[in-house]
Amino acid sequence: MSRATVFLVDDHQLFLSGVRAELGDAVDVVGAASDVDAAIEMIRERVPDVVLVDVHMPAGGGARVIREIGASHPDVRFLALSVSDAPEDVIATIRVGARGYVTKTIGPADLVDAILRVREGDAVFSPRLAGFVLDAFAGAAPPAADPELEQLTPREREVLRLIARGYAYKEVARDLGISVKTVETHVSSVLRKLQLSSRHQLARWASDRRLI
Amino acid sequence: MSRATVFLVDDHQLFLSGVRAELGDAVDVVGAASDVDAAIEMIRERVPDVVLVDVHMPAGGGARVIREIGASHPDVRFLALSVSDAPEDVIATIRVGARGYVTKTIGPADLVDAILRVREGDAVFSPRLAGFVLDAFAGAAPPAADPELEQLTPREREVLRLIARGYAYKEVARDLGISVKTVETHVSSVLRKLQLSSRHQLARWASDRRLI
DNA sequence: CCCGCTATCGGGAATGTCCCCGAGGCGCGC
DNA sequence: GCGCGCCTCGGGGACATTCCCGATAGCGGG
Repeated sequence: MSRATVFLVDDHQLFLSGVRAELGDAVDVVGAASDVDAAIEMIRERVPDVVLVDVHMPAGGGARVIREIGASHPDVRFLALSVSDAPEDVIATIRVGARGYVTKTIGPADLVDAILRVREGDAVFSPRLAGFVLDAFAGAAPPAADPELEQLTPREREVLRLIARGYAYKEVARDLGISVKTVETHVSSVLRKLQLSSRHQLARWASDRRLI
Repeated sequence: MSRATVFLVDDHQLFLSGVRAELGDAVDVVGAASDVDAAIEMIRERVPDVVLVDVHMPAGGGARVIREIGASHPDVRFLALSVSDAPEDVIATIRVGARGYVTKTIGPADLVDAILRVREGDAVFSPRLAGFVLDAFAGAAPPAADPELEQLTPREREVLRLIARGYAYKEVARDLGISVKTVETHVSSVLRKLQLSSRHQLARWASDRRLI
């Protein structure tokens, strides 16, 4: 197989040339850009195997590059390279379609290895980061005790769950073995506590928090 | 740090003793079980660092072990060990809470390494399998043009989107610059075409398909 | 030209939802 | 014991949703 073609996107010029120098021999750097719009245009033109992209950039960040190119060029793989190891950043980046996420503390040899593995379709993460994605995927709510949810009583949470799933009051009442009136009471409490004004918004609230 | 304590779950006795023999020195095998119920009971008792679990077993499979133990013992990590490398199996297993998934073709040294990495909180996958999880996580929906959605007119889809976001008819009407009555008509059509019976189920339908 | 599809509205009625008022029982801590 | 929060219910009213019935208008194909 020929050498991997790689495109670099980073708004820090110095880092860009550093990476380019380190990668020089091992892969074929076909281009680089330091802003989002230029990156999108050049990537469309050169169609590299792998795009090494910084997550934090002006004008939409690396996420916009991944989203736009991913939609039109599904064969291009993305490896995110970031200073941040925050779960939100990792998850958000994977969600838009990156196949890997490594921090900038990575060494040159490991970076080359990561690029090659991403090209082969593998997923590559700095050691601790993979767990974030799996936690998000599996639900992993236990450590994320929502303070909004905390103030609801157990019964209210039960009712909320069913309402959010699209059940009518009558069905909730039958499922829980209580009267429709009691369901109304619980829903009213939930709406008041969550500062909402209708069961429709309630369904959306729950869906946003993946409680269903 | 002391040696990792590991519990084995597999319905094939021969494989079980094989794994036990191979792991013998490197980790501390604190027990093994060849059916789901026995496994759950013994794991609750011995609380190992890592549970090495076969995915395909009678009485619920490894998934049930992971789900039940995971709910009561969040510190216990699971490494799935399976003959299958099918995306459905991998995704389903990760979804219930496993932190890694390797196929039974793995060698002893790599298996030990995988167990230790899982204990540290890393996620471990056989090379090609990680991509499955990321694909599922990123949505990977674009090629899946929903036939149910296909039969809706553009205007109906527009109304559906807003309804699913928790808007009241009145708000939808204002947003689209039409009367509430027209919104009603569209909603009626959508409900009929999708075989649903209320706007609440509609919200759930849309949320299931990530249209919001 | 007419037919079908789509989008736009209306009246009216049944039902569901939301909120206001009130009430009693139960458990828990001070 | 007494208060307080939780869960349970009811009446009644305002409003929203759903489904009937009907109508008009544009637009494209046979």
